Amino acid sequence: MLHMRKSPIGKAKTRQRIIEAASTLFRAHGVDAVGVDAIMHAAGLTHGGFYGHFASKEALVAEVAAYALARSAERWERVSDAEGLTGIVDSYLDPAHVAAAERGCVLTTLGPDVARRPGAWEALGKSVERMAAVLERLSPERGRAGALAALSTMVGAVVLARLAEGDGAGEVLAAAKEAVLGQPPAARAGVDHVL
Amino acid sequence: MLHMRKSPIGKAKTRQRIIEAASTLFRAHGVDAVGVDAIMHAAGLTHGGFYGHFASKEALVAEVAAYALARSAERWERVSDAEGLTGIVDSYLDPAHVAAAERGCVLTTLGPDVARRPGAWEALGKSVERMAAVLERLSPERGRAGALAALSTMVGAVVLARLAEGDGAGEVLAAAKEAVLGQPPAARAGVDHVL
DNA sequence: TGTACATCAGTGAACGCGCGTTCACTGATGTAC
DNA sequence: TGTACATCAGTGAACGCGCGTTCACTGATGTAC
Repeated sequence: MLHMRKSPIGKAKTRQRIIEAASTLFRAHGVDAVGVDAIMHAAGLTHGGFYGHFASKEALVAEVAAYALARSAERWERVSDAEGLTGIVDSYLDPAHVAAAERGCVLTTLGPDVARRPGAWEALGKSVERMAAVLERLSPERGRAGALAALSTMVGAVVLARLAEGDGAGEVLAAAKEAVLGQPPAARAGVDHVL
Repeated sequence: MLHMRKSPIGKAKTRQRIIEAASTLFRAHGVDAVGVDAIMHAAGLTHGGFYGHFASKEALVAEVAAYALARSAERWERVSDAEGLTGIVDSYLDPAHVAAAERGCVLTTLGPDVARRPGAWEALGKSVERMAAVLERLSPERGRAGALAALSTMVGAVVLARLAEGDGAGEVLAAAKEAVLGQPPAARAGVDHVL
C-alpha cells in the first residue's frame, strides 16, 4: 500500500476516526447491519487493524453509543446557552433531525439496540442526566419530573416521526413541540389525519 | 421425524405460529440478531419450511411488525373501554412493560429498526393512528395534537426507562405518567438523581 | 367401508457469502550513535 | 548531520461459523373409486 499512518501520535486520531465512522454507520443502519470491515473501510483502513484499537465489536458499540450521546449532551448545553429552550426543542424536533438519522440523537436511532446491551447503559446514563439537567434549568417551574417528561416526549416524537409517511412526521413533531414549549395551537394548518 | 403437521387447514395456523415466535424473538433481541433458523425452531419446525410461508425474512419482518403493533392497538381499544385513560397509561408506563420487551410495544422495541425498512411503515401507520385515536377520545379537550404528544411521551419514556439502571426507570415512568395524566406531583418519594 | 393415489406441508442437506476474530508480515517512524 | 536499528500501526490472508435461501425428498392427509 502506498499511504500508511504509523506515527505513535496518530494512533489516538485513528481510533477516533474509527469511532466517528462507526457512529455514523451504526445510526444509519443499526449495529448488527454494519460489519467491522465496513467501519474500517469508512475510516480509510483495512479490517485487520481494528483489534489494535478495540477488544471486540461489542466494546466499540459501547464506546460509540457513549461518545455520540455525549456529543449530543454537549450540543444541548451549548445551544441552551445561546438560544434557550426553543433552540433545543426546535432543532431536536426538526424534520432535518428526523431525516438525518446517521447524525441524529442516539436515543432515537439506537435506543432499543443499546438497551439490549447492558454494558453500554452506564455511559449513556450520564449524558441523559446532562440533557435532563439542561431542560430543568430552562424550565425550573416544571421540575425534574417535567424535564424527564419533556425529554421522553422529544425522543418518542422523533421515533414516531421516522415511522410516519409524508406529512405525518411534521404533525407529530409539531404536536410534541406544542407540548414541550407550552405554545397554544396558534394558526394551525389544515392538516388532518395524515399520520 | 415422528410428528408432522400436514393438513391444509393447519397451514394458516403454522404461519401464525411463525409470526408469533418471530414477534417475541425480534422484540427481545432485535431483527438482525435473530435468524430464520431460530424462529422456525421456536415455532417447532425446521428452517427449510420457512419459505413455504414467506417470500423472505424481510417480508416476515414487515408482517410481524404490523401484526404486533395491531395487537397493541386492539389492546388499547379494549383497555380504554374498561379502564379509561389511566388504565392505558398505567399499563404502558409500568415497570413490567419495561422489563418484558419481548412482549412490549413494537414502537419501543423495534421502532428505529423498522424505521430503516420503509416497507413496514405503511402497516404500522394504521395502528399508530388507532392508538392516537384512543388517546384523543379519552382526552378530547387536548385534541389530536395532545394525543400525538401523549403517545410520544409514552413511547419515549419506555425507551429511556429501558436504558436506565436501577431506580432511574421508575423515575422516568412516573414523570411521564404525571405529564400524560396531568396529575399533580402529589406525595413524591425522596428520589434524587438516580437516572 | 376399504383401498390406491395425488397433493403438498414440512424436512434436512447443501449453496455461496459475509461475519468477527487471529496472526504472520511489512514498512514508515523516532531514536541511538 | 547522516546512518543503522527497534518499534509498532496498519496490512491482508486465513480461520470457523452462522447467515438467508434453495431444492430434492418424504410421508400424512383428503379424495376417488
